[in-house]
Amino acid sequence: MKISTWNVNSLGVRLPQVLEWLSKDPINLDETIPSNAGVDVLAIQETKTTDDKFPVKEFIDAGFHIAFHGQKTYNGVALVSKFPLENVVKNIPGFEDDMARVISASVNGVRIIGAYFPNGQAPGSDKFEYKMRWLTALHDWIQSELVNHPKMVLMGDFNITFDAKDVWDPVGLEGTIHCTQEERTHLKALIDLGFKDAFREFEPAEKNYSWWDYREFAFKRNRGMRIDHILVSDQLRPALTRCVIDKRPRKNERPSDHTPVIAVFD
DNA sequence: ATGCCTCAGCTCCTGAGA
Repeated sequence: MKISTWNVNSLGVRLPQVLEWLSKDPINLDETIPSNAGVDVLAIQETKTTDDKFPVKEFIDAGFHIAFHGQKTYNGVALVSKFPLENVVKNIPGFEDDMARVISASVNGVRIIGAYFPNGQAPGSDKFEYKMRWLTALHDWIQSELVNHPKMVLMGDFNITFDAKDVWDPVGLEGTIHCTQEERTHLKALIDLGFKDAFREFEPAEKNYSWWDYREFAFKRNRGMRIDHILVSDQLRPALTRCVIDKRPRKNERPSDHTPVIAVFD
């Protein structure tokens, strides 16, 4: 099973690119191969689409099951799957939030959680304070969910880097948003619940990022950050065989500023 | 440089993203 995450920065703009990407094997990128070669599950963030405008027919016609939780203008998350999505839950139960940031479902016995973590804007801001509260609520909820769903994937746009290796300029950006100690402490707390960062399980080469600013030719200069992650629970880790970042969609016309991350399981 | 792109929307500018 191949499980993936992609912040598409508006599904309205990116839908053709998403459907095209789903139809191809994200591992053997040079080949156009049968549709069953694509990922089995994709978690989408920043759909920026209300539920009444979600492109249901387009995904159904392409052979996928879908679940979505959207809002106007901002945020919005969805799950796209070749297998049925069971027991769908939206947002963090018990945490009052008017933003659509989380959607969960079970697929083939694996609990899948797709999340769009708050950006946080800048340390000290109201949005940073909200990010900290949201991270605490997520942690406590995931802790209880793991009891019932030990085989779990927590993935999405985390808006947090693990360490200097995830940042193109770790010195210049130290202490700025996505790179603060407070954010990284929260990320570590999630890991300590019993997860592995799938990408780092395979010792990939340096300077692998999942996001590049639209400005200043950041992608061409590889000035990016790795802020999109796939966390795999310890009970599921033995089945994990590979994790890659597919940079190809970042080269599209009108690309998202994020690119997909894929984890492969036996 | 509170800039640089890109997107949504009560759209010809503003807020937000990261």
